[in-house]
Amino acid sequence: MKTLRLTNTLTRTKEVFKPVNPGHVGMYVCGPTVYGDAHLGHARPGVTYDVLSKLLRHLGYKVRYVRNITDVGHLEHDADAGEDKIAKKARLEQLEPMEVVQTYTLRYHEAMRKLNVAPPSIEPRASGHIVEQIEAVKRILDAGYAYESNGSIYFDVRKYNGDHKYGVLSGRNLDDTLEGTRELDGQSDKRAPFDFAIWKKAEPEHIMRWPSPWGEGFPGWHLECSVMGEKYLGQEFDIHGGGMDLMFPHHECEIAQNVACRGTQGVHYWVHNNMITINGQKMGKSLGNFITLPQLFAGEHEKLAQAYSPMTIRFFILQAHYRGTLDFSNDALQAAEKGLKRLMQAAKDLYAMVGRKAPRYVYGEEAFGVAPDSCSAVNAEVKALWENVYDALCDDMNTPIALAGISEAVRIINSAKAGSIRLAKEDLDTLCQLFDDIVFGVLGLKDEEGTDGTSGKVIAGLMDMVLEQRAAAKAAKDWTTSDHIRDSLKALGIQVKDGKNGAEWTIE
RNA sequence: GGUGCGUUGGCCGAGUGGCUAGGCGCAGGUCUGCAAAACCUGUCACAGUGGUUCGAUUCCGCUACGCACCUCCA
Repeated sequence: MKTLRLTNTLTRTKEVFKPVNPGHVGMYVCGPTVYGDAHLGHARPGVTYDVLSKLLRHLGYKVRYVRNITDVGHLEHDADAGEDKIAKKARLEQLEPMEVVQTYTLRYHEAMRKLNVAPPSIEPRASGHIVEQIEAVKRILDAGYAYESNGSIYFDVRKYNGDHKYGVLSGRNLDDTLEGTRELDGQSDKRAPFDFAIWKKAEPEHIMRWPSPWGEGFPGWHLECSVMGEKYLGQEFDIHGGGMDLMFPHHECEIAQNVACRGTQGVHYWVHNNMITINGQKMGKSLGNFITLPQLFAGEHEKLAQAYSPMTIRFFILQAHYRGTLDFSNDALQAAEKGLKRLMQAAKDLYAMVGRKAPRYVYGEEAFGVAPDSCSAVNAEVKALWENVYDALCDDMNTPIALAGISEAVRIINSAKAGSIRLAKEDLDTLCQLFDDIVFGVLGLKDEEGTDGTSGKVIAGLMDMVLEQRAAAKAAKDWTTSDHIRDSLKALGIQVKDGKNGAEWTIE
């Protein structure tokens, strides 16, 4: 089995990945709060951890991937004084909170499906784990790291910091945190401004509420991830992922809760993806500079020069390393679109050369195989690029380097197709394996051209007919007719490409 | 104010103490009835400054600029 290295935010170093249980990986990733459409920023963790889970599976691990849905407890503006995001949306749209949750959960799933992000193994909801969260609050109270105040329970950060250290993940000390914390109204229940709610008393107008030993209320946001992580992955598990903006306070609070509850923070590798920026600034809801995924796919936003397909977005994300920021621009997306098209064309040509079709992975099924130790290539260039791709992916999931290697493969495939080089069967096999396992498998790219299914077959048949007519016209040197056919197809968005062995076509 | 990160060619974006990804764009060439596609070639990049070194874009210091977190945020 190949060795994977991952950057652990906790140690700020690249570490060799070693699972708690050999052959098995437990991975928890913070999912969305479902009170609105997912935007481009949400696509990044979706794609990043999808690739990580697929890579782990390809390396031979059995993976349990848990990604939650936050449907309660996430407050606006200030974690202790704001209104619940879901409840607010429900109030504004005069819906049951769970109607809001259902709507946006389904829309999130749809966006992820389009991005070819496989569903996680378990997708727990915060509202489905109120009992466990109440139990966790009790445990933290029993351990002496929380106090009750006016019906709410707060985590005693100062007390915790005395026995352990608060801020190990984000690398800050409590005094600095204190300095930067603004005093806000409505915080009088707390002993210290950096204390955070683990159970919140529900005001009379609050509609999402559950009975508890401390009266009717709802759980604090940070608690759900601690509780559901432990429930489904155990007290010690391997990977916890999420956006860098969740590092503090969310993940820091998780760590404190875990230690208070079970004596160990339990997560072995904290993995954080960086942000997508727009004009160099973070894309975020509070800044109002976000573009939702449905808007991107439809091209309906003033900042969009055109629509971008889900695979273009996926390819765009994979072209940058997950720990760096990635800047949105129409130029960058258009470059990604073209790069992807070139890659997919090469894939088709490659499979045509070996006489089979591109693999078709069904959404959510990992049909691709376990990574072999070596390849069968006899061509030194092919062998080297195959190894480079694996080395890159295993080196902190370096997808841009992997894609650079795959671009080399594209060049080689095109050269072979053009007849300027000859590839042995072993080389073709290696290239196929690379496309099967990495391009379509781990990276989860796919051809979006709609020639699948019945209508696709009809289109393919019609195209054969039309191109036959054009070939006949060309043979008769009837350039008027042949160019008319080509131009008409062009107007429909179908590009005709004349090659040595006849014409090919692609939908633009 | 505190903490951390970044500044790479026309654009996006990797990476490295010397052999200097990749994509897109642009220019020239090959092929082609023409075009497109493809292929080949080119496009002399590493914010500034001082230092370490035989040698730095890569290591260290300083400066400038930008960003993120410290409030909800993927």
